Amino acid sequence: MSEPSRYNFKLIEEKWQLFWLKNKSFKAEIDHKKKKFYCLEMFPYPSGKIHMGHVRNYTIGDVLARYKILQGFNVLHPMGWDSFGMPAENAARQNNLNPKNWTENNIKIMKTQLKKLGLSIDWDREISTCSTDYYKHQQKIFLDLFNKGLVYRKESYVNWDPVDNTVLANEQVIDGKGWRSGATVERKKLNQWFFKISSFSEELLNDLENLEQWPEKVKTMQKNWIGKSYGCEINFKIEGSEKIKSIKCYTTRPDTLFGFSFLALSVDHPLSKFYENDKDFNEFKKACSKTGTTEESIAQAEKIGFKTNLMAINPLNEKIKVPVYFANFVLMDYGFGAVFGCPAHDQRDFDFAKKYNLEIKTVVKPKNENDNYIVNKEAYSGSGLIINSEFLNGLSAPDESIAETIKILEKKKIGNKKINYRLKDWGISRQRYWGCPIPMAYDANNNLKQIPDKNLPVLLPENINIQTSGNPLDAEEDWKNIIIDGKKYKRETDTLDTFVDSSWYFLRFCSANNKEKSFDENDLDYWMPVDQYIGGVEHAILHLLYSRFFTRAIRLNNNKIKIKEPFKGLFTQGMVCHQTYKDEKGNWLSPDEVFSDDGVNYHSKEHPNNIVNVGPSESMSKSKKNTIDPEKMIQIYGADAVRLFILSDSPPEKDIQWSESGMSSAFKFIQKFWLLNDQINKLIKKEKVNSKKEIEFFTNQSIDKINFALEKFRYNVIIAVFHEIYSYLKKIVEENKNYENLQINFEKILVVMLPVIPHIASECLSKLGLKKMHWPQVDQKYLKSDEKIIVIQINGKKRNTIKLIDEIKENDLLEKIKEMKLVDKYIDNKKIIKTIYVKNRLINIIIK
RNA sequence: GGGCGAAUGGCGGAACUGGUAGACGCGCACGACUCAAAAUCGUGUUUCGCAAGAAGUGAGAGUUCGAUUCUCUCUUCGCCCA
Repeated sequence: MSEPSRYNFKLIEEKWQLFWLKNKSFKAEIDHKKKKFYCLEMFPYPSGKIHMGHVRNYTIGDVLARYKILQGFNVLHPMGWDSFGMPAENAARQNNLNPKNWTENNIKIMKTQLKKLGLSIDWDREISTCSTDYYKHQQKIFLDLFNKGLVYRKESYVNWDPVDNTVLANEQVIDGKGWRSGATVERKKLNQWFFKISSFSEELLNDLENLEQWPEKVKTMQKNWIGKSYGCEINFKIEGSEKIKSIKCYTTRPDTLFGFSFLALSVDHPLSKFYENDKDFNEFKKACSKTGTTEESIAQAEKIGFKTNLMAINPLNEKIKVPVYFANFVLMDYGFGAVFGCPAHDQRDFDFAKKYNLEIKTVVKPKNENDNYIVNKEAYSGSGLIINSEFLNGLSAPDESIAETIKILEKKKIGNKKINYRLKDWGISRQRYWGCPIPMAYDANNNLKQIPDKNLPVLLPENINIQTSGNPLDAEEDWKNIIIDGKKYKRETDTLDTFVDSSWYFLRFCSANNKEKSFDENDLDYWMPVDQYIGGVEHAILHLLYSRFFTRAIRLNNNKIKIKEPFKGLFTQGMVCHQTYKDEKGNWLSPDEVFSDDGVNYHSKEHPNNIVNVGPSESMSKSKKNTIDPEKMIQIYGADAVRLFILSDSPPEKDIQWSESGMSSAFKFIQKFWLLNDQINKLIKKEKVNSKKEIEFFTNQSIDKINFALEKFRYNVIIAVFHEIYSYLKKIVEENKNYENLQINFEKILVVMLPVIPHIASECLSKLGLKKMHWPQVDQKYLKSDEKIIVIQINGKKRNTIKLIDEIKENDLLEKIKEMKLVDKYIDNKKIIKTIYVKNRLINIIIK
C-alpha cells in the first residue's frame, strides 16, 4: 500500500485560484430569474500590504458570499481600493515619489496578496477611487448635488500649522502641536465647501428604526451623533448699549433660568464686530484661537472669558440682571453662538463662574435632598425637583419642568420651543493634492463658476512639485489658470475629503464598467441595497452616516432610484490582537524578535540574556510592532489554514487573539482532514454494505448546526462542528465498512465546509467527481434521534437520566422512575408534591 | 460625567424561544510508538473529595417547579460620546 500523499497546499490552492480566475467563477451578471445577494466588505486603503484585520474582514465576507452562492443566489461580491488620501501624499513627500505610482504599486501588491486568500471576488468590477474612471463620475455627482442645493461654501475654522503652512486634520494635531513641524496649531478661518447633511438630520435619525439588520450599538451611536434635542430659543433683553438691544440664545434647559448668572457669546458671534477695535478683546480672541477645533479640546481647555459692559435681563424676573461675556467654550456652530450660563447645573458654566466669581444659584435638587440643598463642589446635572425658582418650584426636572417652562416662555412671547441637532454640515474641503478635484472655478471677481460638462473631468495634474509647503495644487499655475469660453478663471484648488469617495462606491460596483454614467438605475434596481455590509466598528458613525446621506442626496429628484438605505444588513467585526513585547529599555519588539521556552518568560533573540517584558494583548499595529504578516502565514500554512484559524477562536464581532499554537492547530486540521479524505476515498471503492442510519443523523444535525451558526454569524461554532465531523468520520473509517450512504453524506459535509476552506474542499469534492454543488437540505426527521434521553430533576437539580424509545405519558414515566430506583435515595421517605414534565426532554419531581 | 455592552475552567470560547453548564480548540498530565527526542496517535482534564457525593456561570437579592439566560442593586472591564 502506498503512503497517502501529504497535502500540498501550495499546489492545490494555486490550482483552484487559477481555476476560479479562468472560469470567471465569481462573475456577477444581472439575472432576473435569480434572487440576488450583494455581499460587501469595506474596501481597503492601499497602504502597502494587507494586514490581519483585512484577512479577518474579507474571510468573514467570503464565507457568507460562498454560502449564498451555494444556496443558489446570484451573488455580487466586489472589491476595490479607497486609494486617495494622505498616506500617499506623505510617503511621496518623504521619499520624493509620485503619489500615483506609490498607490498603484501598493494596489498591485495587495491585490496579489488578497488573491492568495482565495476570495470569491468578481475582479472584473474592481474599482479604484483615485483613477480617473472613478473620480470623473464623482465630479458629476458633486455638481448634481450642487445643483440640488446640497453643496455650499462658508467660512469655517481649520487647524492651521503656521510652520508648514498647511491645514491639519484633527488626528494630525497632537497635544495642540503639528505632528510634523511641532509648531503650536492655530485656528484659522478659511472659505470651504460643505455638504448640507444637516437638512437630512430628521430623516437620517428616523430611518434608523427600519434598519433591522444593523447592530443596536451602531444605531445608538448614530442617534447620539445626530443628537436631536428639544430646547428653546430665548430672546434676552440687553442693557448697556445703544446698538445692542437683545441677544438670542438656544438652551436645552430653560427650566434652570432662575439659576442664570451670566450670558456667554462665541468670539465669532456677530456682535463681536462691535469690539473689533478693542485691544483687549483682540488679545482675548487670539488666546481663544489656541484652543483646538474639536469639541473635546474645547471641553478640556481652561474656560476663559472677556467681560463686556453689557447686562442681560432675566426674562422671568426682570429685576435680575447678569453680565455678558465672550467665552472660549461657546461654539458659533451650535445654537446661535450664545448660551445662558447656569453654573449650578452645568459643569462648564460652573468652572467659568468659579473663575470669574459669578453667582452659583442652585435651582434643581436631587429628590432625596431637602430644599436647603446647595451645589458647591461641582455642578449637579441630574434629575430632581425645581427649587428657588418662584412659580416653577416643585416641578420635576428635567422632563416636566422643561415642558412647563417652555409653555410659560411661549405664552409670555419670550421664547419658542426649538429642535436642535448636534449633527453639523459636512466639511468636504481638503487643502491637499491627492484627492478628487472639486469641479469649480472662480473668475477675476471671485464669482463661482461650475466647470461645464464639456470641460469635465477635471484631471489631477500628474507631474507636480510635492515638496511645496501648503497645498501643492496652489503652486500649479498652469493647472490652476484656465480659460472657459474665452474667459479667464482660477480653479478651485481644494480637493474632496476621501469620505466622499467611499460614500457611493457601493453604487459604482453595480455598474463598475459603465463608461458614461456613474451608475445605471437599472443596475441599482437589481443589486441594491447591499444585503450584507461587513467592516470595522470604527466606521460606525462617519462613513456609514455619509453613505446614508449620499444615497438620499442622489435619489433626490430622481425617482428611478428606489432605495433609500444603502446597507440592509451591517456586521461589525472585532479587531485582531496580539501580545506586546518591550525590551529593558522600553523599545517595542516584534513577535519575530522574541522567543520563549516555557511560554511565560520571553527573551530577545538578539540578546538572549535580556528579559523581555510581556505587555497586554492589543490590536495589531505597526507602532507597537505586534503585527503578524498575513502573506508570511499563508506561505507557511496555506490560505485555508489561515482562514480557518482567523474564524475559529472568537465570535467574529469580538476581538480575536492571534496565537501561534492556534494557527498551527488549524494547519494540522487541514493536514489531518486530507488524510481522512484519502481514507474515505479508499473506503468507498470497497464493496458496499447496508446504509448506517446514524450517519444520516450525524450529517443532518451537523449541517443544521452550521446553518444556524452561519445565519447568526457564529462562525467560530462552525469550526467546532468541523472538528466534531472529523472525529466522527474518523470512527467511521475505523469501522472499515463502505456504508451505502457514506459517500453521499460525505459529499454534503464537504459542501458545507467549502465556504470556510474552499481550496481543500473543492479538491476533495472534485476527487469524488462532483461538479455541480448546492447547499444540502436538512432533513428534519434526522434532527431528533429515536432514542430519547430524559433528564430527571429533583427540586430542579439534575440527578439522573433515563433512556426511552417510545413516547411516554407523565404518570407512566413517574412509575417507571420509581420502579427503576433511579433516584430512590432522593425520594426516599419524602412526599412528592408535584411533577413538571417537558415532553421527551425532562421531568422535574418536587419533593418535601 | 453620560450612553451602550460584557463578565462562564489555567486560556479562547459553546449552550436555539428559561429545561443535562463547560461543546470545540489551546494548554497541561499520563500512556503508545522511539535507543532518545520531535512529530503523530490514544486517554484524562470545572473545583473540593480516596470515594459516595457536594458546590459551581463576577457579587448580592428577586421572579420561577427550574435561571449562564428574565428583573433590580453593586463591582470590574471594554467601547462610544464628552
